[in-house]
Amino acid sequence: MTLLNIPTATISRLVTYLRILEKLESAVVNRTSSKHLSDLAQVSAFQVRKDLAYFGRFGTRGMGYTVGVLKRELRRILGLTRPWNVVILGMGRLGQAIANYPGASEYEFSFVGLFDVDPHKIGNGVRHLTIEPMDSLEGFVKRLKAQGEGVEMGFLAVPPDKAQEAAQILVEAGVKGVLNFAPVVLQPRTLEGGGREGELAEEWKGVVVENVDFLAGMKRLAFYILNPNLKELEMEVSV
Amino acid sequence: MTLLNIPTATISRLVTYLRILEKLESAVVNRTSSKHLSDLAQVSAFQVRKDLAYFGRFGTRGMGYTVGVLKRELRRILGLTRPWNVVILGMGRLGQAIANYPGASEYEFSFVGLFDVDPHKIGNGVRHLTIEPMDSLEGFVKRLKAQGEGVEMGFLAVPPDKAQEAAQILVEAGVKGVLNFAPVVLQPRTLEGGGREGELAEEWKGVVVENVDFLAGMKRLAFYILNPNLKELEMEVSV
DNA sequence: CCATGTGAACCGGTTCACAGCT
DNA sequence: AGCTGTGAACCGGTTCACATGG
Repeated sequence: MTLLNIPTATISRLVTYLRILEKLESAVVNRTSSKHLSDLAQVSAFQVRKDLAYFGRFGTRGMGYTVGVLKRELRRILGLTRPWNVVILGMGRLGQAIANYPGASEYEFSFVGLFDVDPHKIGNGVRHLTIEPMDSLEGFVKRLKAQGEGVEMGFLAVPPDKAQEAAQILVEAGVKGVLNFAPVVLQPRTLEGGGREGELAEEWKGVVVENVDFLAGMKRLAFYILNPNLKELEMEVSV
Repeated sequence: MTLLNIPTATISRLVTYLRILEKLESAVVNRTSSKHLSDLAQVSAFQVRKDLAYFGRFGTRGMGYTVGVLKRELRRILGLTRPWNVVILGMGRLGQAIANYPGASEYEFSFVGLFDVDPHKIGNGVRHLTIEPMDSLEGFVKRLKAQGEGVEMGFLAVPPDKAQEAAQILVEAGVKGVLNFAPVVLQPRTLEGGGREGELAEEWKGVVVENVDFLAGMKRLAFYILNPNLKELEMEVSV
């Protein structure tokens, strides 16, 4: 089990299974099965078992799964047991909604810094934090690092035409995970000239990006309303 | 060209290509190529050509594509030339952010109704609209229909535990497209008992659902930060 | 007998090589 | 010569059938 070649769709589904298990647990259901989970996740039971098999054996043959055990395992696999410090770039309506969304501070996720360029927003309080100027981000990350902490994730909630620039600031500050809400394909910086033309710039090495784009979702939806035969009801997280 | 068997990933990419073409057009670039587009979309040039080939021939061999022509074709393919009336269910911070997001009213998308159950929100004005009680949704849709209009899309921005119920209200009002922002897998109603046990309920026939789930994106990101080898930088719209 | 776990088959999407047009 | 359009090869993810263990 070298943890290689795992479909990205599998990771999306694991997140869904975990959410379902948490709901079951809070409803005091403590046993489940691949069939049961698959109904709730709108996928096939084969798929559930195959997805889990990438990571180990969590059930009992003939019996199914224990909700608590499987939940714990999925949290461990997904990395939701360790702390994650998150900064948000862009504190317009969207950034505010994210910062305040119930569940965003679940697990060990915590928002540790909020940044914007708008002087009218800087200094305003949001939850327990104060909005800071964008150009203080690098120093902010450094300061946390000096305290033995880090900033693992940055959420980009800036306007589309500022997203690329903000992403660059974020990765230059050393943040390795980017959740991009802007309707833009982020371009990792590549080297120009020199013997290593086109090579990925140092600050982008190991950076991972996830996109959350509701405008794109809205447009896909338009297409599928016009062509409903092309899409059977499914779970699939688009974004 | 029967428009069958088109990968859902292709539709996501078409949306991206369209966005890129619009940006090129506003930068007064009027010629492009599969290579050019593929760089901007972070996919292969093969992929661009194959995606377009599902729908026709839009380029000139040896020359590439005309930005304006390809843009127009993609808009037509995706259904972004006809009007789309949209209602939003749930006018908390997220619903408000969506209603006000720049670009959400582009094309022919227009928000025609905003609904909530909270008496404190009902009656409040948001942009040119007034928030209405959720139980007036069905009458609202009927009234529009009587005027020869329709409501083609509903955005679910309600709390997770209300999402299933709100979805049911939406589809019972006859709305066929659902953009679900709640971290929940919507369950289409199926018939119980009778000879057609398990069959899809009438109101869910032809309904298409797209999910936009940033909490899921955040959790996937956690996994990929811990396992960066499993993900090379890519465009892919997660949600 | 039941439900998991898994090697193999299948299928669909991506990649490729090249034919075709400008 | 250059870049599109496309049939075929390839690869990876999903589906399947069944062996395994409770």
